Amino acid sequence: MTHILRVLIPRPVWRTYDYVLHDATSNALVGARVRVPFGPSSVVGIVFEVAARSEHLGELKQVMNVVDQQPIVSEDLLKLAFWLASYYHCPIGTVIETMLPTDVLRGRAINLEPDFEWAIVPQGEKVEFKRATRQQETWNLLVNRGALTDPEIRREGIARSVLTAMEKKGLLRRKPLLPKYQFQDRGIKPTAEQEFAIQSVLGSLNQFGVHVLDGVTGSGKTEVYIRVIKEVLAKGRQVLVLVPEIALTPQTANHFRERFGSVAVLHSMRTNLQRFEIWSRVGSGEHRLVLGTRSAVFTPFKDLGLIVVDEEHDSSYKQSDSLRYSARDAAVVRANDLGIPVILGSATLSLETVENINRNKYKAYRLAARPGTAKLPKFQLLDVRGQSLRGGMCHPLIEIIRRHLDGEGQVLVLINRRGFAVSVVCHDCGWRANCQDCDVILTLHEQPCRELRCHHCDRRYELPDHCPDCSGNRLVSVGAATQRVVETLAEAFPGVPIRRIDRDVINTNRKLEHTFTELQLPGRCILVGTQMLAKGHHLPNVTLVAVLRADAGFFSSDFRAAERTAQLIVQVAGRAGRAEREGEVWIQTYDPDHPHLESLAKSGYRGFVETELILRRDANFPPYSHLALLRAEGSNSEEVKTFLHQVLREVTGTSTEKLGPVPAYIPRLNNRWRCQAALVDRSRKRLHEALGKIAKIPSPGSRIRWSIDVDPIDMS
DNA sequence: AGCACGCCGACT
DNA sequence: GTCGGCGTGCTC
Repeated sequence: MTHILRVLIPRPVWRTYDYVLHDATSNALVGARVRVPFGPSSVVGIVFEVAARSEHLGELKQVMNVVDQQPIVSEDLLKLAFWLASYYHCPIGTVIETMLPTDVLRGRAINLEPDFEWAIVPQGEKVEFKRATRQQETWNLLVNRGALTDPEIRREGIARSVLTAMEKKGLLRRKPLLPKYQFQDRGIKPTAEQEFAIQSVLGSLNQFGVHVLDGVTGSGKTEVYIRVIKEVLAKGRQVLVLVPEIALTPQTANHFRERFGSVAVLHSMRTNLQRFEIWSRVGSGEHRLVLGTRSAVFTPFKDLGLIVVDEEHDSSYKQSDSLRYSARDAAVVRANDLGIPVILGSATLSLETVENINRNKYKAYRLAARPGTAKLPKFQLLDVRGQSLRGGMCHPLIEIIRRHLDGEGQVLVLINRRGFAVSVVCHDCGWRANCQDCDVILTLHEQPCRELRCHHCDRRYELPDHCPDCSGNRLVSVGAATQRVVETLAEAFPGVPIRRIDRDVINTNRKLEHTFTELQLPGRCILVGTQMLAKGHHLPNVTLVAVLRADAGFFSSDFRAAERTAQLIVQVAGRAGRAEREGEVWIQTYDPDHPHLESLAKSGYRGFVETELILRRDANFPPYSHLALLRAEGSNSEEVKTFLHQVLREVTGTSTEKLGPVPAYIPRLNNRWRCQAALVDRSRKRLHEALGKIAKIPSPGSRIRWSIDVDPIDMS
């Protein structure tokens, strides 16, 4: 039988390609890999359709070989690929490249065999090994331990061949080692609120639905996930749990392992081979509980029954290059296609999700704080107008810190700027230290050495002793960053241990873990850090959270900046306090009357959301409209702008609003000029029609690069 | 992405 | 007069 195969090619191409395959016997070709000639070379592609004839006018080339005897990509994933390509206006080939692990694209053979456990077959008399010393060693080990699993055997450095030889002799017996998923309830009894959410999701396990858990840190969202997961696993189905990049610490994985006995972790830090292994074993159905970051949403499942997206508001779910997809949105689309529920959880829901709840598209369950855990901390504003700041902090704040330290509380200072000072200026002429390659001010660092650094391209400069413009010698640093805050607090509170958490000192997950573990112990301590603070776990001894430079986050040109800043503050505040010691949150600001800050102080994140939604509605911004950002960069700023003008000119005969082009927030980065424009429309359909007109405009040579970002999360 | 085709500057 | 610069376009 001769077949025409429609093949997805993992190259930046907008189309699929047809090939002929003679003498095909297998009808399990859809979702299987094939090696096909492509241009002058060959590639491994994925069959997405088998047809009788082709639309292609020219001659078809032949499939070189069929790599898989059965599908390795499930049908729902193929559908998701086409959805991603059309929604994000990205070449389908790029989508395929993004979705599949490198080893899959290289054509590595998939081993569907699970790991085994090797056990001794009881022998009547003593076993003689003669010259087979490796077998003797293995035997001794087995006599000692009774049985060994494949992973243990690999750790011991024993070759598989030794075991199979012994199995042939009848000395060993093997049995597949499948995860058991034995649930441990650990004596935890869900509260009425949790039980309501659990039962509601369980009542609709066989249909699509988005269930939103809206609960503060410590309200027990995880317990709801776990109880629902338990039931899905009990039915023999699979579960995918997505977490933000940084949240995927060993702790998170251990938590699931403790409750279920086993969890497969898909981590971007793993080697290609490890990812490939897990990917295959999920596809074969061996692993049924998968925990992973963004790209784990592309794992093929045999029988997926539930998707959980934890911290759904987190920006790491959005990929910021190539295929600019949102894993949260892809999860919803996938769940819809499979007819299964998805659970979104967060203490600080994204405005998109809130709006979907308001429109009754998503179902929400509110979880209040549970007895025995933290009360909601109070947000209070600290007006710093007219006050002198010392190390970025006003005197009243220092006194508040003193009060908490005197009460043996721990203090957390959030300042979203690493380094020593925000910038260096000349006191005489106003000159500012700027990066030579980027249009940004340089940050002064004192540690590990005194230097100026560009936080965007990481270029470093010596601190000049004189102003390069007026030769004056009064260069002053302005605006405190983490290092100076630490220095100031060390002077104010001698003897109190101070820890700093920012990218400069914490470069591994282990260091972050270590610092947070240290802080679990009671005792006076100050923790100064950037947004990294939001990612740690609960700090029961913290009674005070101080937020510095909050204004910088709220008043930015990026319409999402306020949302991000509020989420950051609330997340950090959520780390603090416990029942017997209510936490306080103080936000230093020059603008205490600003509606964002006022509402945050008055009614927390919920109040902020209400205020912000009104602003978004008035400005016709998402979630009340749909937005796509067009970014372009090149070595000549005029050329870049002209190019974007040309692109926008192609969008005609539509009510879709065109914004820009304007210089980007940082107009020059790495010596490349950046411009952006936007398309906005209340109708998603019209926006996509407009994007369709421009998506395939090629970059004009290598001098200008441009891209479309649908539903952008950062506008810089 | 590769890789070839194609039209303008410095060389045997 | 050519060799080759990388700008442009195609890959079933």
